[in-house]
Formats: sequence, structure tokens, C-alpha cells
Amino acid sequence: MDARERLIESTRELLWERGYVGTSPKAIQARSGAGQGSMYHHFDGKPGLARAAIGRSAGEMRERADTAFAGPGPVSARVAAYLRRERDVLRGCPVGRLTQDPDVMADPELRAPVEETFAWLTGRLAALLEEGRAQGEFDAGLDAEATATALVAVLQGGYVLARAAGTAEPFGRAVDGALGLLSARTAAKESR
Amino acid sequence: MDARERLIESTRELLWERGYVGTSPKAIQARSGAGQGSMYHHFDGKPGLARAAIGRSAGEMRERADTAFAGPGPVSARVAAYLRRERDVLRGCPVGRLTQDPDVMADPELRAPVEETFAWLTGRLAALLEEGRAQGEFDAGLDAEATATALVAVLQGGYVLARAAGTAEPFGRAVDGALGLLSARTAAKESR
DNA sequence: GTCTATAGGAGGATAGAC
DNA sequence: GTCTATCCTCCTATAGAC
Repeated sequence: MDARERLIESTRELLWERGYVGTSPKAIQARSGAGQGSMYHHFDGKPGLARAAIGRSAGEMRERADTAFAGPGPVSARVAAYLRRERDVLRGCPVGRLTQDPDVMADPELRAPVEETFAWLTGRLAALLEEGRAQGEFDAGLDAEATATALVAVLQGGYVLARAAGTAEPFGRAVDGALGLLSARTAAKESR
Repeated sequence: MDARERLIESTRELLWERGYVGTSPKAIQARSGAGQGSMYHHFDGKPGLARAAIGRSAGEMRERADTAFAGPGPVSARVAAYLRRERDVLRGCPVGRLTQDPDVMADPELRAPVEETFAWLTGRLAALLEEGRAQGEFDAGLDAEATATALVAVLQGGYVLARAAGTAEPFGRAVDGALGLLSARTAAKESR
């Protein structure tokens, strides 16, 4: 792995763990093993490094969601698969985390990937739920858009509760609670 | 308002807006109008100031929840009242926010109020839902604990989505989605 | 490409005068 | 109680040598 690559990856990790304000060029250099000169040769500074790192995190988040959504089985199973996907819960969401960083949200270039990722995710999930509703998997009264937003929120909030508790447990319980509520909207299957 | 009070309140606001790492003693002094000497006379430094500020935010959060939960009407109405309570959505949750601050979570004294507040809130809401279930307001199969955790997560995640979008809208949609799902678990009322 | 030198400013706090 | 002076470290970056 070359220096440029190590710099991006180290920045990604530090942004994840400590946020933008909490991440210094010095720390990035230390973790990546790259020197001052190397860092400023490959990037124009902290914001540039952050752009590369955030873009990568956002891309990964989309890919993982896509994988779960495109899986086999009925919609409800794919939604459950996504919600229950293995996660490093206590680490939190690398993208959602940035939402709390005023310096990130103040910079349009840093903010855009965050905004787009959640818009895409919610929209994708809403389309999936709508598909399930159209096929009679869910009852006709289900509001796909609102439900999708609630499910994404459960995930993001689950991270918050888990970190507050110091255990991954609340995350799992939140997901269980959400799926429990959703399952009640599953249209009864006629057994004929 | 005396200097000590202004210092706490300013710290509270800054912690809310910028987090612990993003808040400097200098900024606290500037916002409070107190000088260096005044600040270090009343508090032993940044951690001490943060202790006072975080404790206050946590207390307020509990009080507000208590007010909604203790209101009149059936459980479902009190839960909805809490979820739909007026909020400064784009500002986020002053307590949940701290969850992303590694320096806060690393200090037991700063962390404790955060942990306790969410444990209390989830437990309180679970007890309320259980009460509703026992009284036949919800169907017997409702998992009060998991559902309560999901609802609190929807709130915390709603803040994240709202900040990502730059609008309060996703918060409202997430709450609508959650309440929509919950209403399907309301036991049908016999009209006799 | 990477290293070292250098630099102004901010962060976080102490000391002592008033 | 509050003010000013002072301190050392870290932050973020630039310059120029190798």
C-alpha cells in the first residue's frame, strides 16, 4: 500500500473515531506512517484529505446497503437482512457521525456526500418497501417513505444508544423492536 | 445572571453546537463574557465546566420527557405527545451528541450522565408501553422493551437524518413512520 | 516523493496583582 | 472574584533541501 493510500485510510479511521475537529494532521501522519512532506505532497491539507476519506466511507456504505437490498427472497427478508447485517456497532456509523461535526457540515464539499448518502439510502429503502406493498407483502396502508425514514433512523439512533450504554445490545433491541412493528404490517397470507 | 451561571450556560451551548473537542476555554469565555481569571476561579478547567453543563442538559432532557409521559390520556397519546413534542431538530440532541465525543466517553464522570439518561428514558418508555399493553391498549404480543428502544432510537436517528438533510423534515417523517407502525399494534376496540 | 526547518496562532492552564 | 501576564504544547501549514 503506497503512502497516498495509507493516508486516506488513516484519515478515514480517525474521522470515524474522533471526528473532523478531533483529527489533526499530526495524528494522520503518525497513524499512516507518512511524514509531513509526504502528506502535503499528496493532499492540499486537512480538508482535501477529509474529502477523499469521506467519499470512500460514503461509497462503502452504499455498496453494503445495495448488497443486502439486492439479495434473494421477499422484501421483508431483504430489509431484515440489511438491518441485521453484521456491524461494528460500538464504532458507530462513519457517515452518520460526521453529521455532528459543524466544520464538516459547514463545508459544502464535505457535506455533500453525507447528505446524498442518506437521501439515497432512504429513497432506496422506500422503493423496496413500496415494491413489497405493491406485491401484497405489506398491507396497503403502509407509508413506504415514512417507514423507510423510520428504519434508517432506528439504525442511526441504535448506534447512539449503543455508544451511550457502552454495549452493542441497545442496537440489537432497537432493530428487533422496529422489525417487530413492521412484521405486524405484513399482509396475512391466504392459505388456499 | 452571575458569571458562574453564564459560564455553565455558555458551555452547555457550545458543547451542544461543537462538542467537547470543538469547545475551547477561550470560546467559553468569549460567549459568557467572563474572563480567564473568572473562569478558573469558578471551575477547575474544561472538564469541570463540562461536568456542570452535561449534568444540566441531562436533567432537562429527563424533565421534558417526564412532562410528556405524565400527561393525560391513553398511553398511545402520551407516547405520541413525547415523540411529536416541539424540538429544535436541526440543533440535535444535547445529550445524544456527546455520544460521538471520544473524550467525553473516555471520562467516567462525563460519561455517566449520558449513559444514565438513555437508560432511564428507555426504561421509562418501556414501562409506559407495558402499562398500555397490560390495559389492552396494545396487542398482547408487543415487546415493550424492544419497542421502547426502537422509539428512542428513531428520535436520535431522526436528528442525524435531519442534520444530514439540512432540514427538519426527515425527523418528522421518521416519527410519523414509527407511530404509523405502532398504531397497527393497537388492539381493536370493540364498539359495543 | 519525502524530509527537516520554521512559523504564527490557538489550546489549556498557572501565577500573582488588584 | 476578576484581570493581566506568562508558559508550553499542539495545530496547520509553508519553504526549501535532498
